[in-house]
Amino acid sequence: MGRIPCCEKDNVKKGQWTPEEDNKLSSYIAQHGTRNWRLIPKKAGLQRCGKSCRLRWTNYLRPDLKHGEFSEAEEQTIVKLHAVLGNRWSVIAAQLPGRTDNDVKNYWNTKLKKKLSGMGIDPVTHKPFSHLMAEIATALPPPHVANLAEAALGCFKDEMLHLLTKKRVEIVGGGLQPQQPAIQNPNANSSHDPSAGDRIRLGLPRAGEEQEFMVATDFLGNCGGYPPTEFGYGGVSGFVDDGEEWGSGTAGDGGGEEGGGNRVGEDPKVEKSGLFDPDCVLWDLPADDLLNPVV
DNA sequence: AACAAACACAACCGCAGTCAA
DNA sequence: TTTGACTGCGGTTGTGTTTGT
Repeated sequence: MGRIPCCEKDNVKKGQWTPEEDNKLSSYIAQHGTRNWRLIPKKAGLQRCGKSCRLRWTNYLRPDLKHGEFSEAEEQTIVKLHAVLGNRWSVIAAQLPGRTDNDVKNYWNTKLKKKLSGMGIDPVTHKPFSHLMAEIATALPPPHVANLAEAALGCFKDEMLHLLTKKRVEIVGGGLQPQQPAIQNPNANSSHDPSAGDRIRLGLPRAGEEQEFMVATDFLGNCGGYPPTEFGYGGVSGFVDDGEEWGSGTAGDGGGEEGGGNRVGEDPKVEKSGLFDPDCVLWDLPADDLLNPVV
């Protein structure tokens, strides 16, 4: 009954593919197609598992693949699709011609997740951390809320410490100076801030970022929540990586972080900055198209 | 210049649904 | 109808490269 195994496991090479192997696989597929992955390695003269050949072809060798940097438009697409689809990389990748699920997954895990976290947005739910904390806090009795606040702020402190010490020496509002330990940030030091628990329970934003987060939660309130394109992460423009605002390509670049300008007091109107453009038309795509993508 | 840490990406692993024997 | 390979997918790991100290 059944079929014969796809490959003899003990006679199969693993690890990085050599250019020679790539050539063999490519030329075989060019002539015979990808009909039967079990037979392909044998017929192509490769000591590889069929599964390995399939992965190599679909993720790297296919002629229609793009190999360069992701464009800003592609970033936007990934984030917005991820907000509603979650980790359905194959579906997301299907909306990005020339990109594979592996590409998208790697890009998300290495870049986009960090960008969102750095902006105070939870990459899993795509909601501002302050909003999430408020949601959780309202569901818990007060004694647990205090404990939760301590724990959460500890995590956040670690994250911020990492970001601040590594990527950025100034913080919006002029709170930190270069070389100043991040622990002196009132936000990071919130475990000693008697009002920290209250702030979280009430869903209040952290000091210094108040303006931005208020805008985001406003949108949440007004629109009733999700997906984030409804509020376009409006105003939650953060400090990320090398200090540039994400999506600055279409944003008013002058509003950036250069020089440590104080953002509090700036016009809180939603910036139409790339990813955060609430007018983005991506969701004109019918839901069916997203779930049954054209390949 | 040497070493360590962080990053980026390719590849592997294991699971679940599908389909052929 | 049952069994087990095939396929697609998402999570995780391994490794080469880059950056910082």
